[in-house]
Amino acid sequence: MRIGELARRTGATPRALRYYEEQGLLRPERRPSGYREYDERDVDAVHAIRTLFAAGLNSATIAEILPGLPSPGHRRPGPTCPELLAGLARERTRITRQMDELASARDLLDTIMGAQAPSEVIRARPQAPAAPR
Amino acid sequence: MRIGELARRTGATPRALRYYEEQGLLRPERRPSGYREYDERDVDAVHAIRTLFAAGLNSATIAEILPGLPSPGHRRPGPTCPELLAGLARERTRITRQMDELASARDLLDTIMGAQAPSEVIRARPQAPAAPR
DNA sequence: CTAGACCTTCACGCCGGCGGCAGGGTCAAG
DNA sequence: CTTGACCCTGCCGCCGGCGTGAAGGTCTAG
Repeated sequence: MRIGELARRTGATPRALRYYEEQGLLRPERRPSGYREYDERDVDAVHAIRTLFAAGLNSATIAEILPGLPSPGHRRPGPTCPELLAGLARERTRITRQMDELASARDLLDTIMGAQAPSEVIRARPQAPAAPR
Repeated sequence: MRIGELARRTGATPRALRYYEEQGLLRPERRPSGYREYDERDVDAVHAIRTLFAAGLNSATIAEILPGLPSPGHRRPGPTCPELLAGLARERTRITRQMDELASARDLLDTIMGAQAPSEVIRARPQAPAAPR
């Protein structure tokens, strides 16, 4: 598929997809015309990329770990190289800490908004189901 | 106290504290010399500010909601104005969504790292207790 | 009185994930 | 052949929470 369709199927803009390639995150084929040609696996890859970006990882880090991405059911043998594994663990820790900070901030908002038992408010807000984007 | 001490006690840099003032988040007194003079409540305020920044709120939003900050045990009467309340709710929703995204990213990292049951790995990582910063 | 730690106000720099535009090719339908 | 949708490669812009000097005043211990 071409870049426009991939964009529609992933929610990313064409500009973003070109940027991903520039950062070494995608390696689409090229038609003689110069047009980029993507395949199905790129759809999953883009979703992963966006998820990781949203979690605060930078493109360099994502570039390192993307090769470890399993196609559904396809199990990678050695997770990866040792130092990379350490990096992943650090990112994981970062993410967990970030989640804690978010929880704190949310509690803070809750007290400001007048809720008294912050941890109980969590399950008490079934508002705004899941906006597309 | 002066800016240096507040900085030490909050983990913020003096530069950051001046920036907070510039954004209307703090209103320290001034000595005749021009030196800023902070009080104890500013310590709590700075912690709140940093927490909210860490959660992705911008300074304008924080400036709006900071007046609603209760001193310990001091209950604010009307939570605030109505539209502000809606804004808070939106931020809250944003934060919750962000937490979900972080969870997804973490699960993704887990599968890449070779863990098989992502949701069970969460309680299996008592590493790096709580770095001071 | 003096040193040196601390403070003040500018004001430019930075980063990184794109947005957006210009100027030009490609491709399928009619 | 033409039209219009789509694609290409540059390349500048942006945002926002500070970092980092520069050039100069202030405060306190000795």
